[in-house]
Amino acid sequence: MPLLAEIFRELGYEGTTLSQITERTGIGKGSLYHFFPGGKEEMAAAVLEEVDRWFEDFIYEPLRRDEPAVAIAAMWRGVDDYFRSGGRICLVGAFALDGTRERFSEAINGYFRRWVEALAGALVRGGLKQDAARAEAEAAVLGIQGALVLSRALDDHDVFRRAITGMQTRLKATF
Amino acid sequence: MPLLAEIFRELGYEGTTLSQITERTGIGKGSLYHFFPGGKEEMAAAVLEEVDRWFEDFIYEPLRRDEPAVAIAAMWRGVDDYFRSGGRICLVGAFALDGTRERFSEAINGYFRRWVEALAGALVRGGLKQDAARAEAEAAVLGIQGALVLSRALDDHDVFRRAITGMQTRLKATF
DNA sequence: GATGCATTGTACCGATCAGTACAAAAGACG
DNA sequence: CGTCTTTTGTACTGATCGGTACAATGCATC
Repeated sequence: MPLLAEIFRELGYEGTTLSQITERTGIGKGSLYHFFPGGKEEMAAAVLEEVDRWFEDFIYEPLRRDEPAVAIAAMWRGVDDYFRSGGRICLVGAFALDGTRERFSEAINGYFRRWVEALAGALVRGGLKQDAARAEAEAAVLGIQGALVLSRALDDHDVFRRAITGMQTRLKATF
Repeated sequence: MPLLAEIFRELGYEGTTLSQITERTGIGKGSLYHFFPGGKEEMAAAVLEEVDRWFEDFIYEPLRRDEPAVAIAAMWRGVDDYFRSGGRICLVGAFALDGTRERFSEAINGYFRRWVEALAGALVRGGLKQDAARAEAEAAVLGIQGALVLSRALDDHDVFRRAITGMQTRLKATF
C-alpha cells in the first residue's frame, strides 16, 4: 500500500499504469485484481482513504482534541515530516488539479474541508473569532499546498521549510 | 493554441490524448503532426511557452519596470483574472506536481523563478530588505498556487478570492 | 493426506494509445 | 491555367492500455 501510494504520487492517476504497479510492487495482475476488483480506480481510492486516515489520526483529531498551541505545533511538525520537506507531494492536492478531481471529488473535498475545519476550530479555541479563524486556517492549508508546488518546481527543499516556519510563526502570533 | 492549453489544463499531460485534441480542436492528426512534429510533448512545450510569455508580458515585466505598488496591484488583478478566481488552474503548477515535471523541468523552474525574482525585485524597490523581499515574494507566489489547489478541491471560488485579497492586503502592509 | 478456499501467474481480450505514410486537396504565385 | 509548396484527412502501424479468464498453486483446517 505505501508503495502504491508512492507510485500514484510520482506519476499521477493517469500516468500510473497497471504494468508500473506490477513492476514496482512485484505483485502480479492476478493478485492486484483479486484485492481490488475495481481496478485502478479502486486502488487509488484505497490509497486516498489511507492518506485520509493518516491525517485524521495524526493531524485533524489532535487539532480537535488537544490544547490548540500544542496541536498546531504538532501539525507543522507532522506536515514537514510527512511531506519530507517538500520531497514528497500531496496526493490529494495533485488529484485536485487535473481531471482526476471529478473521479474522487468527495474524498478530495472531505480531506481539505476537515483539515480547514479542524484547524479553524483549534484557532477558535485559541481565542480567534470564527471568521478570522477560518481565514487563517485556509491560509495555512493552502500555504502548505502551495509550498509543495513551489518547492518542487524550484527543486529546493529550503523553499518548503522557509514557507512552513514562516507560516508557523505568523500563525502563532495571531492567538 | 488556447484550446490546446485548456485541454492540457483540464486533463493534465498524461490524461490528454491525441484523440481528445483532434476532437476538441477540430484539427486532424495530419495537421497536428505537421505543425508539431514532436507530437504531444512538443504541443505541451508550446503551450508552456505561451503561458510563460503571457506572464512575462503582463506580470513579470511590469513588476520589473513599473512603480512597485502599481505593478503589484496589477499583478493581483491579473492573477485573479487569468485564473478566473480559481476556475482555471495553473498549468505550470500542475505539471510541477507529477511525473510531467521531469519532462519540462526547465520551463517550470524558469516560470516560478522569474516570478519570484520579479516580485522580490519590486518589493526591494518598495523598501524591503533583500531577504524579507524574497520571503514575501515566495509566500505570495506559493499562496496563489495553493489557493488554486484549495479552491478547486473545495469547489469554491470564494476561497480563492478571499485568499488573494488577504495576501494582497497583508503584502501591501509590508512596504 | 484430503478437502476447500485464498492467492497468484499467464495468456489473452478489445480498445486505445502515440505516431507514420501518403495521397488528396488547398493555396500561392507566375 | 500550370506548377510548386503547404496543409489536411484517412488509413494504418506496433505498442500498450485496463481488464478478464482460468488453471495452477499455496495454505489452512480437519
